[in-house]
Parts: sequence; C-alpha cells; structure tokens
Amino acid sequence: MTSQPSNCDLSVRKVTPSLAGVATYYLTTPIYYVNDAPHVGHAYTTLIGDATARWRRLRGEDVFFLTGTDEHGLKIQQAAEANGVTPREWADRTVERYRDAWRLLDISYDQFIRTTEPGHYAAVTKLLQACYDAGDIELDTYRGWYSVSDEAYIGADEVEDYRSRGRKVIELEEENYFFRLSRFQDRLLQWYEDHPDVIHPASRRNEVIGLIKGGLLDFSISRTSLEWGVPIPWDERHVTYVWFDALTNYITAAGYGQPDEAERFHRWWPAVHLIGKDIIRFHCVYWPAMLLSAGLEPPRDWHVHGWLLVGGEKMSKTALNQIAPADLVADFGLDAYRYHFLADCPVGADSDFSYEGLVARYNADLANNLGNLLSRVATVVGSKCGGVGPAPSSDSPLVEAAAVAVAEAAEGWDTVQPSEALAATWQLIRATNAHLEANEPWRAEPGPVVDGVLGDALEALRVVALLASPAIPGTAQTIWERIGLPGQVSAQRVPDALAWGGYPGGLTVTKGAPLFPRRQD
RNA sequence: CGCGGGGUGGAGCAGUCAGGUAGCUCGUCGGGCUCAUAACCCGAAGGUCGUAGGUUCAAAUCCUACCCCCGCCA
Repeated sequence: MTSQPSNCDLSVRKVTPSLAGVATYYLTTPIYYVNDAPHVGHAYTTLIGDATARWRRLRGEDVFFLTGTDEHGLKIQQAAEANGVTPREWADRTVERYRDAWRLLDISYDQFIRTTEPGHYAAVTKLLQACYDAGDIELDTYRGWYSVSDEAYIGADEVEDYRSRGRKVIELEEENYFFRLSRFQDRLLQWYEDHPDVIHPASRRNEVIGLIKGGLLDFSISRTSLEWGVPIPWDERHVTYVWFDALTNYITAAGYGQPDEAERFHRWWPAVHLIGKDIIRFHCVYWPAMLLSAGLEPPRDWHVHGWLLVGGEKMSKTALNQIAPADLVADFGLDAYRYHFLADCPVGADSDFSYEGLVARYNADLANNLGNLLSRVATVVGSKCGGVGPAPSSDSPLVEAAAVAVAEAAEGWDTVQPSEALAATWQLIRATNAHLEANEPWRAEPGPVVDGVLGDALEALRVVALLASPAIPGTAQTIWERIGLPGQVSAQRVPDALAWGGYPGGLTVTKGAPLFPRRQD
C-alpha cells in the first residue's frame, strides 16, 4: 500500500464485481445462541445489518444479508433433556423466537441459517478436514479446570473467582483436538499489515494487533463429553464445538461445502462481518487463522459495535434491566424503535439506553421535525395549491443543503455509520423547516413563488424519504405516497434518484394522520 | 502490573491523525410566527477542552509526567 484511501473511497474500493458486473455485498450478523431470548442487544446488531443491507440494495448492489442461530452445545442438550424433547426439537421450538423477533422488526435478511442444517454439517466437516490436512489440527490432552456452566476451560487462578460467583468448576483431564493458533502469529500480523483498514473503528484494529502480538495459544476444538454437535470427520468419538461450528456458518451460507459451491462461493465470499466488541477475539483472530489454514480468504471487513448499556451496565439476560424489543415496538411503533437505536447508538461506541432518551428522541426528531414538516407542507399545499404538489425550483436555496445531506448521508451509510447518515438527513429536514419559515408560503397569494417554495419542500421530503428509508422503511414509503409519488421507495436507485429535481409536480398530496403523534410522557 | 479506549458548556457527542477565533443535538432563557403534531424559525447565556509542565508567534490538537473512568487477558 503506497497511499491511504480516503473515507469516501472506502465503500467502493473493496467492492467485488460479480459475474454480471454488479457489485456484491455479503453482510452477516453473528448467529445468536438459540437458548437465549432475543433482546435489544441482538436486535441492535441485526438492525444495523438490516439498514446497511437496505442501503446497499438501494445502491443497486447485489446484497446477501445473513443472520441465524447457533444451535449446538451442552446447554441446549441439557435444556432439551429438562423439557423431555430431543435437542433438535428444542432448537426447532426456540428458533421461532428469533424468527418472530426479526419479523416484528422487519429485518430483510436473505437467509436465516441454523447450525443444525445438514448443509452446515457439510461445511464444518469440509473446513475441519482442510485444517486437519494442513496439519493445523492435532490431538492433545487438556489437564486443568473447567467451568461447567460456562462450558469453558479456565485457568487455575480463576477457579476461586468462578466458584465465588456460584459457577460449578471441576478439574478434568480430557483428550481434545486443538487448533494450532500459535503457528499463525506471523501470518496474521502480515495479513493485517497488508490489509490495514479492514477493522472498523480503527481503534479496534489496534486491539486486535495487540492481542496477536501478545501471543496466541492453541485452542481446543473438540469434546468427547458432548453429543450435540458436528462429529470430527476423522474421529467420531469427538464432536466439535463453538468455534469450528459457529464461525463456519458464514461460509456455509456463502456456499462452502455445498453442491453449488463452485458457482456461489467465490461470488459472495469474503463477507462483511457485523460483530459486538465482546467477540472481537474470535472473529478477528481465530476466524481469519482458521480460514488461512484452510486456504480461504479472510473476511473483507469487520464493523465492531459497542454495547447497549442500561444505567451504565451491560445488558444482561439475568438482570432486571432486560428490555423486550416487542414491548418497545408496541409502545412506540416499529420505525420509532428502529430510528432510536440507529440514530442514537453510534456503531463503535457503547450507548446508554433509557426510556427518557427514547421519548426525547422520538419527540424531537420524529414528531417535531419530520412528522410536523410533512403535516405543515401537506396543509399548505392543500390551501394554496388545491392539494396538487408543485415542482421544485432549480435554483432553490435548498439545493445546497440537499447536496450536503446526500453526500454525508451516503458516506454514513456506506461506512456502516447509521447515526451519521441520519444526522445528515435531519439537517436537511431542519433546513427545509427554516426555508418555509423564511418564505411563509401560508401568508402569500397563490402563484409561482408559493409553488416554488412548496415544491422545494416536497422535493426535500422526497430526498429525505430516500435517505432515511434504510432506517425507517415503512415511514419512508408513507411519505412517498403522501406526496403523491408512485411505486416503492425501495425500488429507487441511488445516487441517481437523489439528484435534486426528482419531484415532478402535479401530484396529489394527502395530509393524512400524523406520522408520529407527539408523546406527552 | 501489561495492553486498549475514554476524560470538551447542564446532558449526550464532534473536533485531536495533517496546531491557527471551540462546533452539533437536547435542555435553559428571550424574541418571532401561528401553515403545522403548543410543532417551527431567529437570537442569547453557559466551556481556563482531566491536572501540571514543555515545544511554538500560536496547543483541545504536538511532547513529558501524573490523576480518574471503562474494557481486555483466551
């Protein structure tokens, strides 16, 4: 690398041309442990993915957005036994909670993968065999402490700490297959040196480099004590768990180890991974090492987001601070929910969630600014233009504001920064309110001047609907229809559709009910 | 101990890489408007940019030391 690309180039730079010459974009969320109930943390990650996928589709890219569930492991085996069903039946039952949650949040995934699918077994088997053939998986004996509740080996110095927290800890000696991660230090450092900007935000890259330089230990990839999982292909006494099972889902869905691998895998892989900061080690150290071992390309990008905090503490499934997405959606509406988490929780940083914050954001941005703008414009178009929306003027003072909003919002969406994209979009809404204020079309006599001002406002609303649609697709479509535009917002193609002047005029504008009724709480 | 992140008006943040009058959203106060969901617009107050030194004509920004908060350690 001789020069650093600017931020603006970031999105375009690594786009992989598909066979048809259209850019492809393969985006993943982590797969969620099916035993856990979906909470706002899961929803946050998935929402970022959904909005990003919607934006990429709007750009005309060939998008493959993947989410799913992790369905193996001891906890599920035990939960199934406790409920008198097979692990598979238990997974079939609990996976519905995720499907329901994503339906509720209007998540536009292209595939929902389950690690219990036969195709996934095929991919895991193939990946294990490839790493084994490369000499990077070897049999060894683990002697030491094991936390039963965490399903993890722990150091001798951690035993007391675990016990004090009520965890069951046992000493054991077990034969395991190990992945020789220790051999990958130099290869990983070299790869990251050759690919300096694949981890976002950049500060996380430093963390990963630090982890690698700090020394890598081999990690165990199999258990003999476990039944519910993918068998090690060359030694059926062992079942693989966690890493070679869960991480592999990303290549399974892309076609690896599948009958149509030849035509699909090179088209989609490598992926853009969306992850939380708690799993950065596994995704940015283990995973690329596993792929390199198997002769596969490491991921294209990682976008690492922070945690949602409630009262400054991490969201936990045991604590009382658990907040169900369904409750918030019922209370505020889907798009208000989506908008709040995307606009108010910048990807990369931790965010503190509060009901008060949600109400404040709802009123300020959705009710007062966006909703009210549509209302006042529709009303004045009704009284001054007979309800027919006029065309915008080409020399409107809003042209500049719109150009800035479009440029900044596009960059925000391109770089997986929804909060930036939405902040830029809302600047255009403010500018439009100010433009109306400066010209007071409600006072003037009907005529070309009034038509121009209202046409400008309608055009601004059209642009806003497009820019905000990845976050609030339902509302964007409603605005689109209220100002008389035909078809679907999602069928538009940017950047062309974002050029000023797209509102043709002569369309029927309907007032309708407030988009976001102001809240009094 | 080590590594990483952070400390900017009442709140939440940007700005720090490439030094040059401290910016945004919310809140507060004053004014305007009354088309609109008592919404909107304009203006104002409010910050010694964690502390102490240093470099420089000039430092939130660079250097040194220290304090505090958070995370990571398989």
